[in-house]
Amino acid sequence: MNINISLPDGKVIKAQQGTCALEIAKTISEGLARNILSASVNNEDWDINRPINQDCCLKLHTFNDIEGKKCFWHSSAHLMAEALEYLYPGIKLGIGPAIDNGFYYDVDLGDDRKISSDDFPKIEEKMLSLAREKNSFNRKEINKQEAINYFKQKGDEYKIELLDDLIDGDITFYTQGNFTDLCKGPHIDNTGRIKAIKLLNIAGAYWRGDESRKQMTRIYGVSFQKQKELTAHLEMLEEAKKRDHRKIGKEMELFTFSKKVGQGLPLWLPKGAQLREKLENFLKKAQENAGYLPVITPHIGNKDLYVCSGHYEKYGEDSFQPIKTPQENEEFFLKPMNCPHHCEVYKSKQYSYKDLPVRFAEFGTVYRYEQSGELHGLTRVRGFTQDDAHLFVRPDQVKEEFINVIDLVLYVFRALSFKDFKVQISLRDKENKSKYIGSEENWEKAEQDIIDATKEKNLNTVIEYGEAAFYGPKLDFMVKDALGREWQLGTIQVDYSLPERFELEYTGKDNNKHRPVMIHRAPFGSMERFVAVLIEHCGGNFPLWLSPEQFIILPISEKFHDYAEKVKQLLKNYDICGPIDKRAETTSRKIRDAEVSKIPFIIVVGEREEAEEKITVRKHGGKNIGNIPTNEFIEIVKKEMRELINFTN
RNA sequence: GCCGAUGUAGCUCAGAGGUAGAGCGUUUCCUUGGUAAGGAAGAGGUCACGGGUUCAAUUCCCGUCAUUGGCUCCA
Repeated sequence: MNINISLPDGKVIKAQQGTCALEIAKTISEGLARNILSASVNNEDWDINRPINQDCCLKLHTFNDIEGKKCFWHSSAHLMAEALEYLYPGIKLGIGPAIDNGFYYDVDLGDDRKISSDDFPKIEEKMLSLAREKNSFNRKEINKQEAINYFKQKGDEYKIELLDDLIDGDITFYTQGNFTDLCKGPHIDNTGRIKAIKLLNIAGAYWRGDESRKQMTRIYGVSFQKQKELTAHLEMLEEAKKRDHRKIGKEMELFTFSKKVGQGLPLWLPKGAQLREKLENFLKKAQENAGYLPVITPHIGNKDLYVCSGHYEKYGEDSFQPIKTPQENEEFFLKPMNCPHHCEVYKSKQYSYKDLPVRFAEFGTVYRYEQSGELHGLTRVRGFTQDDAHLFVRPDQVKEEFINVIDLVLYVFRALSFKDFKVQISLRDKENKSKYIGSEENWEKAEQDIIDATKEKNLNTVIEYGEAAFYGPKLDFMVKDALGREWQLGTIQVDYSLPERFELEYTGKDNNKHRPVMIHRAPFGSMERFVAVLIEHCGGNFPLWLSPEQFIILPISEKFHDYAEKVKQLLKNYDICGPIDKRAETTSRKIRDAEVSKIPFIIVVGEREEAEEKITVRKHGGKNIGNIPTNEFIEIVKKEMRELINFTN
């Protein structure tokens, strides 16, 4: 009997009932048949050799697709489990999924055994030798009792616990070689596809993420079809290590931490502070143009403020403890958010519907007691500055304001060369609308407004249901950095809760009081986190307009120090700054050091330059601009700066 | 917060039960230089902190603190 198989391009293939994705791939091209790893049949994951018995939509996945990669890595996790069972008989297995960049498996080695990274080579070797056996992955539907019996006999209580949550009739085993695992699949056709393996690290992980339960050993790895791909991946990891903002921050003297000052409290060094100030001034200017009003609010607030905002109830116990005063019962808290203060700013006067939107902006420093194990460089700290603003708008203005904020965020991203990003729209959980505050009508409208705004701006969006905060839907910007890693940066959030709690009002056309909608937004997110991401994105080679120093002057010898000073002063008049390297070193040496320090322009001055009143300019990276008058250099610098920050959307 | 690893000079790191080493940087001197490391000499360390074992601990053991890989969390 024939069935119809439709492909994503609309083509329909007639095939024998019981055919499989691999067969279909063969009819399309030999190359595809060689590379196909998994498939989906009517959007259900499907092994490539699993029979297809009815009309369906078929998608074929190779390593270039997320689905293909995940399938490949998931199969690699099974392969690792097989190797581990061989090398460590009697181990118990937890879960072993594919992740964004590889796979892991959680294992319980028993009390007296340990694995360290020193053991990786022998595990990798065993995996490769098992892979070379080209064992096929065999899928088997199994009833629940049989499955439980299997793991009982094997002595693996973890799998039995997993089985508890599964419905009989929906349970499958996969077997390759001597290894059988409870698994939904899909898997690659045989282990022979796995040609290059690297185990990366090892860590403890609680069974089911519950710290009251057994801690298992989690082994992370990555695998590829070709050695070359593995090498490239490892090189990327090396590059990421080189760009680590903690390392570059130290090398370039941007920021530091001090045990004495306290964990997670960054100290911005002069160069880092210069960089950050430039970013802040840049955004301040953009916000001024977009109609924001500056406000400044204190670093602490009375307990009552946070009781009113609801933050006290939710976070009071788990955060920095209150500051007491000589007054009985008076308590202040370090501010964990700027919004309560901004609400009070709003309340300082009356608004008509014609006054809205009102936009209050502040680089507000906040303090949150993050768990000590969570602190990480500048990306996760206990004291940080948000590029915060709160927009108080009428419900009918939500969409327009979203568009305005999106424009601002796009402007920021473009100025900083973040070219690749997507936005996530977080909406209510459709099933459980009761857990959200605010009227059905407002939510409905705001959600639609956000969707429409992103459509209008032609953004690449993903919608996540159930990811909205209890107080409103939101839009998050995730940028991809130069190494392809994703970071969540800017955010725009609608809030119905705070206007309610603070009883914010404006007078409408109807002369009645109305409640404004509040929009929180931060294009950078926090200065700390943003600078960290920026450092890793550009590897410390900041865009010229942000670089703490734009040039370094290298006098050929001591005789030209005066001329160097003169050039430096001249450039300073145009806000182009940098030092003079007056060390008694050779020019080659000074060039090398300047290159290593990532300074954008190197200016060499010697006899020729002084005589002709010129400078010789070399760009970071080795490109010679040549012997030019200083004015010409100023023009070059100004032009390069303008290119990134002066444009209209 | 939990589990593992780490903590030696400003930085990157080696080292061993018997009072500490390299490279880079820094200082001084020589060299006055033309596009990715010129030469020489010197300074610099309670080996994170607190206990214990030992004739002797920076090294072994325990605790604390910090960093770090994860887990959990993230207004």
